[in-house]
Amino acid sequence: MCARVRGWLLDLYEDASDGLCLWFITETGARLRLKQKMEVIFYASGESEQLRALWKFLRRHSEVLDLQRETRRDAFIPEPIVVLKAVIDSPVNETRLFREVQQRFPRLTYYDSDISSNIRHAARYGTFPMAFCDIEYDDKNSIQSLKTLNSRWDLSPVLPVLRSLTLEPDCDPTRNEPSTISVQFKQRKQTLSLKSAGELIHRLNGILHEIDPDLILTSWGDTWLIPQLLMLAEKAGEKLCLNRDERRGVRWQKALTYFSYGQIIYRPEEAHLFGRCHIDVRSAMMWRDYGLDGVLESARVTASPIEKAARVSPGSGISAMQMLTALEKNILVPWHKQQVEAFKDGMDLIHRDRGGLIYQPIVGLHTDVAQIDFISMYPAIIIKGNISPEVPLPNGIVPASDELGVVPLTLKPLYEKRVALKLRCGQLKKNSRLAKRESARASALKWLLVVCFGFLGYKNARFGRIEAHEAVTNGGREVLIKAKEVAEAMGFEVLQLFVDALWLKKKGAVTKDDFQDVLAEISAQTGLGVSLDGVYRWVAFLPSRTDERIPIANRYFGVFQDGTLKVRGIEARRRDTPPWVAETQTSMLACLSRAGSVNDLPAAIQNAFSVFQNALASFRAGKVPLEKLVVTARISHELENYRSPTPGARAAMQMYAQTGKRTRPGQKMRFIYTCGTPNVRAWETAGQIKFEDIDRMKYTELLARAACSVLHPFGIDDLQLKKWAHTATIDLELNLPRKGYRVRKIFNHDRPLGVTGAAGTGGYIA
DNA sequence: TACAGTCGGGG
DNA sequence: GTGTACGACTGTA
Repeated sequence: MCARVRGWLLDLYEDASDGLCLWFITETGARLRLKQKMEVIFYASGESEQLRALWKFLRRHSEVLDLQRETRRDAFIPEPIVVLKAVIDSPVNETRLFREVQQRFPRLTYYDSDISSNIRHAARYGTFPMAFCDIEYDDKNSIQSLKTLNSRWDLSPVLPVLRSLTLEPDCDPTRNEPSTISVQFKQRKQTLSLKSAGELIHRLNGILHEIDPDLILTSWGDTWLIPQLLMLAEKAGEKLCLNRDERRGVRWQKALTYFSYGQIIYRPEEAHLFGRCHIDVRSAMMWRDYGLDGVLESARVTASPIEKAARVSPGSGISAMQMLTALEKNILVPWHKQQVEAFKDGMDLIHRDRGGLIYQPIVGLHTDVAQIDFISMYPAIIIKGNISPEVPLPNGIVPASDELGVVPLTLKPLYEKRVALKLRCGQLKKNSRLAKRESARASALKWLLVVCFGFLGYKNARFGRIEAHEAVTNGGREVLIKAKEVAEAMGFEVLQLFVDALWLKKKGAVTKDDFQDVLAEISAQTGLGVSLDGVYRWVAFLPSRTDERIPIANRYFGVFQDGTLKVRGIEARRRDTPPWVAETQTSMLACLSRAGSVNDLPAAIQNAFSVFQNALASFRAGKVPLEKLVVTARISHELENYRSPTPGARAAMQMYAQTGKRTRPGQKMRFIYTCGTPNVRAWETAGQIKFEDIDRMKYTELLARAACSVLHPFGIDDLQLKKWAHTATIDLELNLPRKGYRVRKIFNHDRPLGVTGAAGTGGYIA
């Protein structure tokens, strides 16, 4: 007897007795659990004696269904190699057996041995989270046949309506003790008291049973709520049914400190569920930035579980995609050894890499300027140049072979989908609900594109190769120089080059049309897509703060013709700037952006200055809320390892001394600058800080600094402004120093040290 | 004054 | 299940 349904794949995980467990949301809205047997294959190569020994060893095991000698491609070896192919009856058995094999035969090289079941299933059946499938299953709920009816690359997939339940405590548990939790489904919201464990767990189970959610969205679920609920359940002697698969408990992923994107990151423990997804919206960075649409998009294209896709782990998503590509292309996937030791001390530097090209900006205020960006430059170069570890590298961006390698093959559909989504965003009504959703999806894809480039240069990546990484940055510099030549030949002045962007100036060029020809020509000459980021009413490039004669790349702000601001590198963009300073600076910039043209700028500058004055006055009057003064800084060492503790580290030490709560490397520390010793106060233990305790000098200095950045291009002297900030009284009528701030318009300083340098490594001199 | 520690970037 | 790098800048010793 066979039943047949169509439905969306929600969850897939390994199961010791059933092989795989799959959850579907059927067309009729049922939530269906099915099981499926899946054979798993791994390969070994090496000395023939060793291989023979392995063959003998595996032959004895009943879970090994088949052993074969085959010839296959290793991505890093030009000629096909001889391998032993082992077919195992289930994923769980394969994991267990391989662990033993690898210990007994460490000298062999292994392939396809540590690929997740999600990826194996994706390679075999074309599945992914939210894939729409046609399934036949027997009376024991065993899948007999499974067909995927759509693809990861569909632009407008039809999705089921997901039921999401939101759980959150009534306050931030890192600061206070919550007394209730709120439970929300659609518009229905109820509050449950944490006081009585028995009643709470009982009611929660009732709700979970009644609603049967697909998603459980929590605040602090990973670090506080779920551990707390489990503890209360134990206390009450009742099982808490968080999973849809009631045979399972919560799967905990341990907390982890790791190094990524130049920073030490702390990833707290995570609570994963079976048959439904738990997402802690406070810790899932991906969720904060892109919401459900971005998360589902990312899960879809990477064929990774939704819970995993929600928590930003850039590497594993792209790594999963590359493995899937390799499986589909019949290329062996090298076994990824856990090189923990090597990671800690052997962060081998890439000395030959010279990073992206920079052409220092011409400091000062400019009009008749447009910014032109290459669209996803590095991914585009990888695709166009066919840059992959296993194929010959290109000359510039002219490919050396026709057959696409694993990396470009992985990137191409991703790149094309993102371009298509962006295109569609452009056609939708700006800021409409749909436009926002589509752009969230496009943003999620952007992350994957960026990380794919990074992975080429990462020695622990399966498909990484330093030379390939270099070939990409090489290509980038070549393309940017070409673009500069094209622009100059067409009579444009190049104000700044930055890795994948150009700032072009030509007298009288003030509309998008004025830049269409140069755009088209750059695109034609380089063979890559470029887009006009915008035409500026005016843009100001800032010099170094320590030496006014030195221009600083990518420290600028400007206003486009439509009035939107573009701001880079200044205080408001930094994560360690207190909100009060960032908000004041942003308001000042907003004043400037309201000037319709440079002629209106003097008045706008006066307004911006008033914003600054008012902010100072309200600070002196004690009217700035404390939380607006909180500084957030990352802790990157164990506290005892600091040789000269940063303010953040001092606050962390203070908190540790007072409460015993330790700040781990990668965690953020929030604090306030105070008078006396120590000069900081941890926000978590701040209690009620009195107004007199606040280090007013410090905050005045921080605000003045931010104001200087904004006003500097208009000829306002930093020192004078700071002096004024520290000495002026609150009384606006006494505003004498203002007389000293006559606005001068400064256009086009001479290029002080007109040299080129490099972003990232090396210092590239063109 | 030296230098240790943190941030940028993308959206 | 982890991109790399340097340069600018700040705060401490």
